[in-house]
Amino acid sequence: MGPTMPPSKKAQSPSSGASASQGMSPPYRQGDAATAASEAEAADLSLSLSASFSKAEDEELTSLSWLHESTDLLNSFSHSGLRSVSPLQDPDGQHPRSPSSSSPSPDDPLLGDAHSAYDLAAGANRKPPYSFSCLIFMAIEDAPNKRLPVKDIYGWILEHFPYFASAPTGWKNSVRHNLSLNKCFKKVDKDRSQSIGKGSLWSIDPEYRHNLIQALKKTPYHPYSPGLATPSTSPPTLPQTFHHSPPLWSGTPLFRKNGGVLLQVPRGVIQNGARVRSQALFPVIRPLPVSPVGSRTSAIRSSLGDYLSRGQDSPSRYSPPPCSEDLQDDHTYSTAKSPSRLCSSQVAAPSSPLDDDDIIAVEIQSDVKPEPREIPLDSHITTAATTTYISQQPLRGQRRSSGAGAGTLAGSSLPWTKNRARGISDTLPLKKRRAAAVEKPPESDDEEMKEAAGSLLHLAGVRACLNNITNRTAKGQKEQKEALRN
DNA sequence: TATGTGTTAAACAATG
DNA sequence: GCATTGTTTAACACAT
Repeated sequence: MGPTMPPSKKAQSPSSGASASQGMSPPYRQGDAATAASEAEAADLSLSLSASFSKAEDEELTSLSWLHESTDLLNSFSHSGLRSVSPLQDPDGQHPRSPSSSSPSPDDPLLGDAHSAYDLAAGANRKPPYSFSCLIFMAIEDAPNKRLPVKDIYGWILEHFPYFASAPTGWKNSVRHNLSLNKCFKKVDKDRSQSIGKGSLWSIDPEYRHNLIQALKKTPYHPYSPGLATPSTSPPTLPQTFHHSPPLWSGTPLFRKNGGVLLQVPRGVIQNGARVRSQALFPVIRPLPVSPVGSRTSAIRSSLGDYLSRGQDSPSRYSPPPCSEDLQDDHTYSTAKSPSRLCSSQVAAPSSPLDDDDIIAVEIQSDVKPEPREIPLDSHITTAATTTYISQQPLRGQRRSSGAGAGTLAGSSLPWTKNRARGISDTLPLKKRRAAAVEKPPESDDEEMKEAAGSLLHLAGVRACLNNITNRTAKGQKEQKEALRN
């Protein structure tokens, strides 16, 4: 039976990320210590961003590398006094009642405040604007072994999104539904030595990992600055993972395990970006021109450009970035097809008054990975529901499309549809296809997994470093003030 | 309007 | 037998 969900309920649906962003008011606020920022620093960061963009234009950055670059810088925004809207923020911008379970340390002079703001925005009664696939992805990605039983996935979601604690249990069904249908997730044969009880371990299919990252990337988030004249209701398109980290990633076991630092961040790359917390930041940054450049560059431009040029009235709706000339690359999960290249990117900000110890460096390297996959993303990555429907349920297709929709897909009018993406085995029942897939030896998954994992860890690490630096900067400034007083 | 994506609910089988 | 897990179907909302 298909439930008729009340519109109000649907409006809060995680799937309605875009819609959720529409009514988003700018609930962020600046930290109390934000006054420490100087416009010169803002300019520095602006230059860094510009350098990043230029670099991206010059070379087609890999999806992850451009993510690294852009998100590094954006992290420095969000962690430098510019508050971003919680992913748990209700579309209406209201603050939920209770903070998330992963609260920031209260002794954090700067970020304690920031996190407070964040946690105020995070709520137990607000459905996070993440699709279940993203939630599952994050949960699994957060697991030490990158695999979790369903139960632990539940737990992770509950831990990080208290909303679900009081939500109807249907979400668990949705989680299972996603696990079953979404090709991005695959069961791992249980190790006999492991006794996890009933069920299997679930992991991310490296083959589709990029797609999930893309999905995350396209999840709207809402970094605003109160200093911006007219905060748009449209969120920039950015990897959610990278901005909302406070409750999500900083609270993860991995994160805590390392005292808030997951990565060794080399010096010399992003230097003082983290210290910038000036509202004047944005006016300094030039909006990025829109030109047919590579998808990554376009994505950066689209997201960051929107983000940075937010001072003006912008379209009220979030729209996915016009990523590339290749429309196939524009799809939600599409990354698999994009060629990856060796990329060691560095974004160096101008001189910093900080000591060397205060200089963060982030160096990202992604290995060259030939792109053997000719599966155009999106379609096969679409939610498994769609693919399954198409591949297995022609009747369903008829129903869903009431015409050309799934029928067209099933008929492979579109090059990236199942017929192309799927092999012969796709004619088999899903269960058997999955079994076959499990048997299939991984192809260069290791590197990909490392890259993806590194990406996520990197984000958390960068955040931690930025946090540290922010703290230290704040402390230093405080000490300086006191010294001046004396 | 057509189509794609994602959510929710439900039924049911398999499993511990 | 029961609870949980996994799969599948169905219907729907929303975005493009």
